[in-house]
Amino acid sequence: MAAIPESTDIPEVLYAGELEVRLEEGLVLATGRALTLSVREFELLVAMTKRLGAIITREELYRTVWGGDLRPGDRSVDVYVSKLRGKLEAALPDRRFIHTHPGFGYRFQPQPSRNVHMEAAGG
Amino acid sequence: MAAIPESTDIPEVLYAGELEVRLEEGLVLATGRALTLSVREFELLVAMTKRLGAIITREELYRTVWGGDLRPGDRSVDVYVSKLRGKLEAALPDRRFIHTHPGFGYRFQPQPSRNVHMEAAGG
DNA sequence: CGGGTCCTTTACCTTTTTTTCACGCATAGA
DNA sequence: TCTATGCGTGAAAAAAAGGTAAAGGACCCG
Repeated sequence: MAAIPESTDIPEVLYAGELEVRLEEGLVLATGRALTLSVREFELLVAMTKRLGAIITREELYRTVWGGDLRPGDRSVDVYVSKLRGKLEAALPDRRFIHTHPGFGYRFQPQPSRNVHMEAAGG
Repeated sequence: MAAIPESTDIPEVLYAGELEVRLEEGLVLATGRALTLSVREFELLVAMTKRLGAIITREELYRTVWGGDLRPGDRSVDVYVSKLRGKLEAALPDRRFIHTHPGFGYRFQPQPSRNVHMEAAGG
């Protein structure tokens, strides 16, 4: 999906926790403060924010953000997830947004970083 | 005019008690909260959830999840049942899901764990 | 040009998962 | 009680998956 038509059904702004993602402008605000994201970083964030709470495979993220099929061994998604995490964490240290589900993909969901996940196998 | 049928008779989501199993995503929600399951754990849960209430032999579980035949002495199924139990119990302490039928196999069925018959007489 | 940013790819390291093994408990029968 | 069988599960070992620094190239702009 490249062009967003004039349809009013499509939101111009997405929200996730303290994040505000302005699609038209390519702008992300964290608690009102602007983040400086590259194009890839921004589109990756958008792709994930649009599917908040769902696990998204690397294949799907690659198709959405890069276009074409993810080739075996291509770590682009991982690298950009890492970059994005870094910037989100710098902006909002107490939140975790991107959760890894090994073997499946990533899940985007704002969540306090303390109080983390339900640890399963008792330490 | 969607030529692609959105609805098939294959369900995308299974439910069992407070569990929601999203097959496409590899995601399991327990009372809305996401569980972090490994691939094996997830597939084992799916295999059992699909046959809710039935006793499933280790042989069948192995064939379904691992593929190939269960070799004598292979305890993989038991080990992963144990892991899965641990995570389900961590998420939903008041429920029991996986029931052992010695000599036969396992049965998956949500059930309150309180209400058990007297287990230890006299404590 | 020279410097800066962005993107891709690679390499190395850490974390997590999967497999395998072993011990202990429980049950049933001799 | 002794023994065989079945099962739960912690832990070691092996394998797979993921995190991320950094190198190299393309591009842009002054």
